[in-house]
Amino acid sequence: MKKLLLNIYETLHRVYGPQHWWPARTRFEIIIGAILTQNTAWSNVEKAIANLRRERLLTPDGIKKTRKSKLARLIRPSGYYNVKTDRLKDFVNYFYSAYGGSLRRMFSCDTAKLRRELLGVKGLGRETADSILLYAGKRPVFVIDAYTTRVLSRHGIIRDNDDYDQIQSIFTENLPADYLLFNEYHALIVRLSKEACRKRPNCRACPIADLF
DNA sequence: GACCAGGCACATC
DNA sequence: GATGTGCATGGT
Repeated sequence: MKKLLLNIYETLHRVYGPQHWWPARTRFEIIIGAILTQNTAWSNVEKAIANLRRERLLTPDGIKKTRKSKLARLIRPSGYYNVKTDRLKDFVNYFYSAYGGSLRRMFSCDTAKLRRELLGVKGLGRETADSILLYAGKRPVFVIDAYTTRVLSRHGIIRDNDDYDQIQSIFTENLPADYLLFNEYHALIVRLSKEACRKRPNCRACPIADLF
C-alpha cells in the first residue's frame, strides 16, 4: 500500500504539476472558505468570499462585529446561508474566547489538542477541522472529502461503507507525516476527480488507471 | 426541471 | 452506531 500510494502521488504530480492549494489569500480566508464550502460547489463559495472581501469583512473582527442578517445576505450565494452564518459566528466566538482572535496563538497549539477543540465547535466536523489544520495550520493531517472518497472507492482502495477515520488512516499509516506532501496529495486528488473521475467517469483520461 | 456540489447537526431507532 | 432529514444556492 505504501508503494501504491506513493506511485499514485508521483504520477499525479508528474501529470498535473503542483496545485498551489488552498486557493485563498490569508489563513483566515482559508478557514472561512472551509466552512462555506461544506456540501457546496467552490464557484458559489467564491462569490460569497468576494462579497465579504468587498465589504472588508474577511477578518476575525469583521465576522465578529457584523450582524447576522448582513452576513447571511453577503454569503447567500454559497447556500445554506442561515446555517453557515451561525457557523461563522460560532467559530469566531470560539476563536476569540480561546485565542483572543490570534491565529498565531491558535496555531501554536499541539495538533491533536487543536483538532479536538475544533471538533467541539458546532459546525466544524472532521473534514472542515482537518482542512483548517492542513491548509491554514500547515499540519500533516490528511483531508478526506467527497473527492478523496470517490477516487479511492473507484479504484477499489476503500469500500463504500468505510468511514472517515478508516479512510484517513490509510494515508496516515502509509505516508510520511509531511505537511507539503499531504497538501499537494489532496489537491491532486481533487484535480484528478474533477478531470476524470466524476459521476460519469472518463477512465481513459485517468492517469493512475495503469497503476493497479 | 432534475441533478449535483470539497458537510454537519439533530432526531430517532 | 446506523439511518434519515433539513439546510439552499448556482451551474449543467
